[in-house]
Amino acid sequence: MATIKDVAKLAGVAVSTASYALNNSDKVSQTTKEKVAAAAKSLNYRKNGLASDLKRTNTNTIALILSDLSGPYYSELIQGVQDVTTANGFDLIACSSIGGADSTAVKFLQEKRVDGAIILAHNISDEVTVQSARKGFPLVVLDRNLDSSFIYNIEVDNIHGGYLATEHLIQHDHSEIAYVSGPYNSHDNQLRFQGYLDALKDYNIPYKSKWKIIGDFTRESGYRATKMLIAQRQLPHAIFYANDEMAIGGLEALRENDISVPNDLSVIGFDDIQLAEYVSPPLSTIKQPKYEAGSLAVHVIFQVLAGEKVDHQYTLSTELVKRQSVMQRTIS
Amino acid sequence: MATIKDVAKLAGVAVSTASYALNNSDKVSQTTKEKVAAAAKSLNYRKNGLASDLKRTNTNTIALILSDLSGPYYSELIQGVQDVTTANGFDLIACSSIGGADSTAVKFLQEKRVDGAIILAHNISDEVTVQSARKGFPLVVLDRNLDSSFIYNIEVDNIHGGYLATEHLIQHDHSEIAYVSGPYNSHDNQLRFQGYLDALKDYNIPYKSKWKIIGDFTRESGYRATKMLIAQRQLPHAIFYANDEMAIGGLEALRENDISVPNDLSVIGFDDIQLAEYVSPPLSTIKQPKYEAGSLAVHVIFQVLAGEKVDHQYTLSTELVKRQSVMQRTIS
DNA sequence: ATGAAAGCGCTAACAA
DNA sequence: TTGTTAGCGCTTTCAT
Repeated sequence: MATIKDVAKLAGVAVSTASYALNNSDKVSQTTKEKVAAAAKSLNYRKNGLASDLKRTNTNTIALILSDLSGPYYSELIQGVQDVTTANGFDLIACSSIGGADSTAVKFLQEKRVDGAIILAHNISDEVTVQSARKGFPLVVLDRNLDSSFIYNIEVDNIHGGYLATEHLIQHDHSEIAYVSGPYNSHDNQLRFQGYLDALKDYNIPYKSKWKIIGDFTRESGYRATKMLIAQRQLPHAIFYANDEMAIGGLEALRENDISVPNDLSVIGFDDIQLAEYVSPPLSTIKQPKYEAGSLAVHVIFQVLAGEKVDHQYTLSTELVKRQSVMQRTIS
Repeated sequence: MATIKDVAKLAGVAVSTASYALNNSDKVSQTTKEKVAAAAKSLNYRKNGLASDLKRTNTNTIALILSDLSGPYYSELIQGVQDVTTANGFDLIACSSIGGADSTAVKFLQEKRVDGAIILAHNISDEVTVQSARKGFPLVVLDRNLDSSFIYNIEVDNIHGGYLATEHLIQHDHSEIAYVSGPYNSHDNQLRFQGYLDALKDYNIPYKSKWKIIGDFTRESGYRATKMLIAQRQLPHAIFYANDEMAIGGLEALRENDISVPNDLSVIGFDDIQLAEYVSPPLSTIKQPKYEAGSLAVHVIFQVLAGEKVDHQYTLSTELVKRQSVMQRTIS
């Protein structure tokens, strides 16, 4: 593989001249540039990006860490990240955190391969996250709340969202409201549950632990949780699923048991994933400002990189999306 | 930022020893390892991955080039890629090709930042692709067919898929079958169209150019193309959309015009994206073996990297998925 | 078991 | 405008 040295030799110039020429510096004459370009071409020269990044000590790229590259990721969020990144002339790479400690994600987090990173991956531990952030390497986390010098938190107002969802159900005269929870270690889930509790309290509805079923944010777990609920002697008036995926699984379970949504039972989800409007019935849910979250994340990174002082905490608001899975309860 | 030199100095050993210790080589005594580890920890040392990759002249990572990170990418395909990559102890990064010649993708393709790449991005030109592939840097393309020493082609049998879709429609007594095409420069689209033509011919149905409408694989374009079709004086019996996204856009246009699918008109798509089974009516379509395509792609790369001689051409078969958007035509 | 030193491919300060 | 050279941070050969 040809190096810049070979190119310089063939062109009959010094390496530095070749470097300048290749980088189109104006220190070098047009004719030399052409000579170098010709030599590079004939050798099929490709610069080694690692070497130049090493020399320059920065990479101009930021990483987006996802727990699963193939996952149902919020495409709007990625869009936001991507737009701002490219607008700033930076590169963006996405890497997966599956594999835990020796995942690609951790490698990128710890080995100075990028200038900053955005984390949306529950399977990266808080510990790894905290110890990866360092001066000159800002980290934005979108799925947790960490207090550390080089970590910036962007959250969606999950409490308010949970409140909104629950209140919406209550306003349709539902009082026995089940909560199908995400995994215990999910920060988002805890906050959504908190919102649920708050709404119940504000409307003087007692919380009953029998209405709390644990899921893990997967469709399958929503299905199972719902089956469990059905197996109990009494059905709730409505179910609030901590995310849409679980709600979709739940819808399937309800259908299998001939429980009509929203006639027999109302359902609400959280996230407003793309599928939500296509399931039957179209799912009412809580929408998050995903594009904004993504673009804000990168924005924060650039500010930090530019040496500006920025807040460590941001909260974006949620919004109720009314579709057809919630209906007024007819007292029978 | 602490370097290995600092660590060595603090630990009171030579750089080489520090390196060995950090890499857990057995050339170094346990006590030294501990000393070094302690020094590294106290300095919050992070190795510079670029430097070690540079030295080693390989990166152990492969890139997946997508035209849009946020796109509705075949998650199964990515899954296949990911599984095989991690199983081989390599890292996988995804990068976007938006931005054309100075996109992240091109940077990774040309600057030896990865050991191999898989391309599924129509906006990377054939030219860039061909000139990026080189000895020691195999490229697998999933969306075109290129004849070059270091390029490997994996294709789905689009012709057969197009044939299957069209034949399915014909077998339900549809003879006026519209084809909503993808963009002209799409290789996949051309082949699907070829299959359409072949089926028409085999069943002695004349091809009418008025039934060919151009789209660009987006939902929006499917919507527009369908509106155009509706605006023509006569409706076809069925529409074959070159991909599911366009079919979904089409379904919306038909619904708005009170044209019932499949009663008034049958619809079939191509891809079998996740949404397909959720739209109304559930979309009949052609399924591609995406996971297999992804895993095969990486597999080929590893074989080439290992110096084995491998085929340059692979074709995977497609399959008809019958759902509810195609119905027997009642001759009126 | 440990250290000295060369060098991966590039950039940039400095000299000419 | 061009050339010489140091060095980015690391790995690894060779000597000790």
